Amino acid sequence: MGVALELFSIRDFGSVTIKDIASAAGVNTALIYYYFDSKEGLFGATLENAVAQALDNYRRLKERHSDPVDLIADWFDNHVQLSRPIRQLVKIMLDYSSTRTQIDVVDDVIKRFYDEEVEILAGSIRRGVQLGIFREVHPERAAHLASTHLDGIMVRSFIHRDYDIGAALAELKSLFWEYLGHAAVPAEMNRNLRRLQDVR
Amino acid sequence: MGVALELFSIRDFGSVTIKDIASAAGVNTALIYYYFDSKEGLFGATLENAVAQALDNYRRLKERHSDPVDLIADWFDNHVQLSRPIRQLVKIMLDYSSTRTQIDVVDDVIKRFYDEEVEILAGSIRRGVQLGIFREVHPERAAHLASTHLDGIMVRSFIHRDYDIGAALAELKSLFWEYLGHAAVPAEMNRNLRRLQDVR
Amino acid sequence: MGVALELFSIRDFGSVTIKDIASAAGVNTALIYYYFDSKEGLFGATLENAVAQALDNYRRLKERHSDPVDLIADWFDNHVQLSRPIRQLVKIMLDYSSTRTQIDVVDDVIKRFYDEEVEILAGSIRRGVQLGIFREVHPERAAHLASTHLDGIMVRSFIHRDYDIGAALAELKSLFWEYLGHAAVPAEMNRNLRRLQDVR
Amino acid sequence: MGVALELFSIRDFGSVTIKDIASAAGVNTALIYYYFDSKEGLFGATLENAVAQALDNYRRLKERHSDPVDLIADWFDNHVQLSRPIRQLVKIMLDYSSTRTQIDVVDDVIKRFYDEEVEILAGSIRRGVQLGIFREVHPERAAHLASTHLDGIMVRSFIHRDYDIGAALAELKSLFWEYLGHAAVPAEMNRNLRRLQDVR
DNA sequence: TATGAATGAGGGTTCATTCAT
DNA sequence: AATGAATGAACCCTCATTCAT
Repeated sequence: MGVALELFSIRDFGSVTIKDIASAAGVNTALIYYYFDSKEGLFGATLENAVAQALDNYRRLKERHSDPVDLIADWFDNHVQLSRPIRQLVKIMLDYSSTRTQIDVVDDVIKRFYDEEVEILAGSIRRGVQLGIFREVHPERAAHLASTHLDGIMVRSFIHRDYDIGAALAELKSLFWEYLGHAAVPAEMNRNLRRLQDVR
Repeated sequence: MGVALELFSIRDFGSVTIKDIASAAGVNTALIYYYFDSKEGLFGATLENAVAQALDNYRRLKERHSDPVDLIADWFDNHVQLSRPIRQLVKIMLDYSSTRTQIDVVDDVIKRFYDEEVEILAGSIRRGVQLGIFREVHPERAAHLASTHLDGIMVRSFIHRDYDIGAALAELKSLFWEYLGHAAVPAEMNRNLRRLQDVR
Repeated sequence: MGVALELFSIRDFGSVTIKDIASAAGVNTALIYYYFDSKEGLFGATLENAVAQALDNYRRLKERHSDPVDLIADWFDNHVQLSRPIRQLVKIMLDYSSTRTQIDVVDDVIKRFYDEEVEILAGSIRRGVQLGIFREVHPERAAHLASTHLDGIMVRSFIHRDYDIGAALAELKSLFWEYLGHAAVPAEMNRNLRRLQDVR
Repeated sequence: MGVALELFSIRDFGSVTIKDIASAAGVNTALIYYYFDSKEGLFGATLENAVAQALDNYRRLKERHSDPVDLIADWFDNHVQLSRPIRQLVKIMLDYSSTRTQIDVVDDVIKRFYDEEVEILAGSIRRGVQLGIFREVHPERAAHLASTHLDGIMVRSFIHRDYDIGAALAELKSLFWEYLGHAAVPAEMNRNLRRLQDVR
C-alpha cells in the first residue's frame, strides 16, 4: 500500500498499472491479488490506510497540546513537515472522487478525516475564544476557512510544478493568526508571554 | 471539445475512452482522429480551449469595470454563476498535472490563466489601495490568497458530493472584503456611496 | 462462428481460447469482440446458429416428403450423412448445459430443436398409424425413443474414439422399423410396394 | 476424489479450479498436490475411481443373481437408484473425451466399464435365450442397444434441466422386455411364476 | 468529411503449481 | 501431513489507433 500510494499520488489511477505497483514493490503481480480483491480494492485500501495515518497523526497532535495556540501552531508546522503525505492524501481523494465507484467505507473515512480536521481546529479556536486569547470568531467557520485554503494550497502544488508549499503555508498561518486576533509570534514565546500575563 | 471537456471533467483521463467521446458527440471514432492527432492531443486542445474561454471571460470582466470594488464583486459573482465550467477547468488542469506528458503550449496557457487571474485581482486591489478605499494590503499576496482559496473550494466540491459552492464563495467574499478593510456591502450601493464621497 | 463451432466441438469451452478461434479464422483477436460481446456470447451465438441450421435442415426434410415412411427413412439417412454437424451440435449443447450461465434465448432454441425433432418423427408416425402402415404405437413415445437413442449414439461416438456411428444408426433404424411393425426395406422399394397395394 | 467428482460432474474441467476442490474438501490447495501430481492427475484418478466403483457395483449385481430376468430387472432398478453417480460418471467420461490428453490407463478403464456393462446384459440375455425365456435375439446387439439408450437418457438429463430419468428408464425397461419377448411383469412375481413352471 | 472494420499492444485478473516452513 | 505465501504463464478483454472506402 505504501508503494501504491506513492504511485497513485504522482500518476492517476488509470495510468498506474498493477505491474508498476508489483515491480515497484518487488513482488509478483499475482501476489497483489492474493492480498487485494482488485486494483480498485487496492486503491480503496490504500486510501483508507492513508486517511487512517492522517487521523492518527491528528490524534497525536491533539494529545500533545492542551494550549490552543500551541496546537494551531503545531497544526501548521505539521503540515509543512508532512506536506508530502498530505499532498498524496489529497491527490488520491481527488482521484477517488472522479471515476471510482463509490465505496461506502471509503466515503465514511474521508468524511471522518475532514470532520476531524475541522474539529481539531474548531475546538482549539473555541477554547481560545473562551480564554479570551482570540477574537470572537465563529470557530467552525474559521476552521473551515483554514482547512479549505489548505486544500487550495495542495491543489496549487499539483498544478504548478514549482509551487512553494512552505511559503504558502506560512502566509496562511500569519493570516490566520491575524484573523484570530492573535499576534503571529512563535508559539513558545507566545506561551511564555501568556504565562506572564497569567501571573499578574 | 465541448463533449470531451464534459467527460474529462467528470471522469479521469484514463477512464474516458475515445469511443465515449465519439458516441457522446454523435460521430464515428475515426473522425476524431481526423481532427485531432491523438487522445492526448484532444485533451490538450480541450484544455487550451477551456482556458481560452476562461481568459476571455476575464477579459470581458476587466472591460466591464473601471471601479475596483465593482470588479472584485463581479469576480466573485462570476465564479458563482460559472462555477460549473470553472470546476471543469480546475479538474482537467489537475488531471493534466498528473500523468499527462508535459506539453509546453499547455503549460504556458495554464500559467497565463493563473497569472491573469492574479493580475486582475491584484490590479483592482492596487487601485483600491491607491484610491484609499482598501487597507494597505500587499496586492499580489491578497490576490493569491483569494485565488488559492478558490481552488480549495473547487477541490472541496470534488471531494464532498454535497458541497455548497455558493455558500463557500459567499464566505470567502465577505472575508475578503473584511481583509481589504471594505464593508461587504452590495457592489451597487457601494459604488453610489463612493460617488457621493467623490462629489464632496 | 463456423470456426468456433469447429473448435468448441472438439475441445471444451474452457480449453478453447479466443486466440485459437481468432487465429483459426485468420483474424485479430480484438475483431471477435467487435462482433461478439464476450467469449460466452460467441459460444451462445455459435450454438444458436448451429441449432438454427439443424432446424432448417429439418424444415427442408419435412418439405421433401409427404410419405411417412419416406420421411423417417430420410431422417435416418440424414443423420448418417450429417453425423458430423449433428455430433458437433450435441457436443456444444452438452457443454452449454454444464457451467455456462443460462441464457434464455439459447435455452429456448435448444428446446425448440428437440421439440421439432420429436414433432417431425411423431407426426410421421401418427400419419403412418392412421394410414394403417404402422402398428398402433404411441407416436410421441416412439419419437422420443428414437431421438433419445440417437443422442446415446452421439455420446458413444465421443467416448469411444473408434465408434461406428453408421453401424449404430443402421441398427437403430432397423429396430425402429421393426418397432413400427414395418418391414425395414429400402424406402423406394417400399413406396413402390405401397403404390401397388393402393392400386388394388 | 469424492469432492472432485462432485464438482467435475456439475461443471466442466476448465471451470473447476483446484481452489474450488480444495476449499470444498476443507483442505489447503497445496495439499492436493501432495496426493496428486496435477489437476489432470486428480481428474484421471477421480475418473478411475468412479469407474472402479461402477464396476464394483456391477460385480455385486452379478453375484446377487443367477436368474437372467432378475438380473436384468435389477440392472434397470439399479440405474434408477444410482442415477446420480451414473450421471456423474457419464459426465466425466464425456469431459475426458474432449480436451483431456489421452491417458492409457484411463482409456482402458473406460473400455472395461462398457465391456463389462455389455457383458452383464449380454450374458443374461444369452442365458435367457438358452433357457427359452427370451426370444432369439442377438445377445450382444441387444445389450448394446440398452446400454447406448441408457447413455442417451443420461445426456438428455444433462441437456434438459427437468428431464425425468425415472420415467425414461421405465420406458426403456418395458420396451426392452418387449424386445426380449418377455412380459414386463415385476421381477419377483415373474420369478415365482417361473418357479411354478419349473415345478411342472 | 465520414465511417465500419480491423489491429497491436497492453492491462487486469486467474490459476495451476511450487516453495518454505 | 499440512499450510500460507509466492510465482509464471496465460487468458479475456479493452482501447487507441489505423485502414479502406
